[in-house]
Amino acid sequence: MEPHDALGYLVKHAHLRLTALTDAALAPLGIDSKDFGVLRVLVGRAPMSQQEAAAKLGVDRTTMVALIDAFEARGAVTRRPDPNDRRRNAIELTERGLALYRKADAAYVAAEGRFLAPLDPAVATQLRQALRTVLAPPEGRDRDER
Amino acid sequence: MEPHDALGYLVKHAHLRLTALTDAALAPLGIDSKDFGVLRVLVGRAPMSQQEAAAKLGVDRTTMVALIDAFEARGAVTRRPDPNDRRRNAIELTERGLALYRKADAAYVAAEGRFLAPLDPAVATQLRQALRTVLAPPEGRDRDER
DNA sequence: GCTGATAGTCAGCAGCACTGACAATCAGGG
DNA sequence: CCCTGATTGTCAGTGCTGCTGACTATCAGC
Repeated sequence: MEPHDALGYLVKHAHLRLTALTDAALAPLGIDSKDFGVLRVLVGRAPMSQQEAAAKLGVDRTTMVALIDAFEARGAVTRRPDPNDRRRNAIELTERGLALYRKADAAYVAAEGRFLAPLDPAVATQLRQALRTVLAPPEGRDRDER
Repeated sequence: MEPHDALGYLVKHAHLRLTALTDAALAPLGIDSKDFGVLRVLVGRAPMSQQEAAAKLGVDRTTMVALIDAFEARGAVTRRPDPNDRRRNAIELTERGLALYRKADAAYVAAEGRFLAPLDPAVATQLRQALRTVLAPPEGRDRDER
């Protein structure tokens, strides 16, 4: 633990801790951190297929089904056959979904703030940027190119 | 990405990625990253109970049983009843376990290096330190900020 | 010597995301 | 057109993980 203090341990527990904080913050809204991720990829974008959304989140397309099911059931997203390609569902945020996102985002940002509280703001920014850099090479092609 | 680029996404995928790298690096030795964590808490320490080791790793005591089982089966750790408290098992690394740790540590450090490759060394150090800082409060202090 | 708490063990369960299979649809070539 | 192959969404089943609950053995206090 002394010499190089395994990064694996640090990252794992950072993830556990941050997930616990954000889940707790989002629970009153009836969503968890995975759901929030879905809202984030949908907000402010043109309707997209479930598979596109899944790819942006880094989850399997079969996993996306239940996530969208839940949001559709509460009227937060609409699921329509894409007129140009009827294999696809065009997924879009509703007004209600947008309102949910706004509340969720506020709760999420607050939770993130609590997580980062021990850090100097400049250091927190560096942390975020470092993680972005580390993750950039592998999935550098995740910009929409379709 | 979007407005503030959710830290939850970054940390989750950093964890996934680092785990994949380290698991691949450790696989030839017949262990994975969780096993390596066990070796790390045992190395260079006095014998400890399974529960102590579990606490240091942040896992459940029932989870530790199978981990120790595997190491004991390959002669990497010894499991003896603690003479002072025979409810406890005194867990200790054997010579073979120490040799395994040395090889595993080399492989782990290399994998960590690949993970951090896109970062400037100084930034990598800051990243590690920032994570340590963020995780420090829960261990050291009591949780009274509410 | 009782009584209650603690360590290790084990069986079973719950959550989670994935695999594999399926129907519907698209695209392209005979 | 029709046929073939690929793609999308769906769903049941699977494998992995880590936990809960119960049980035994042991300790500590009265």
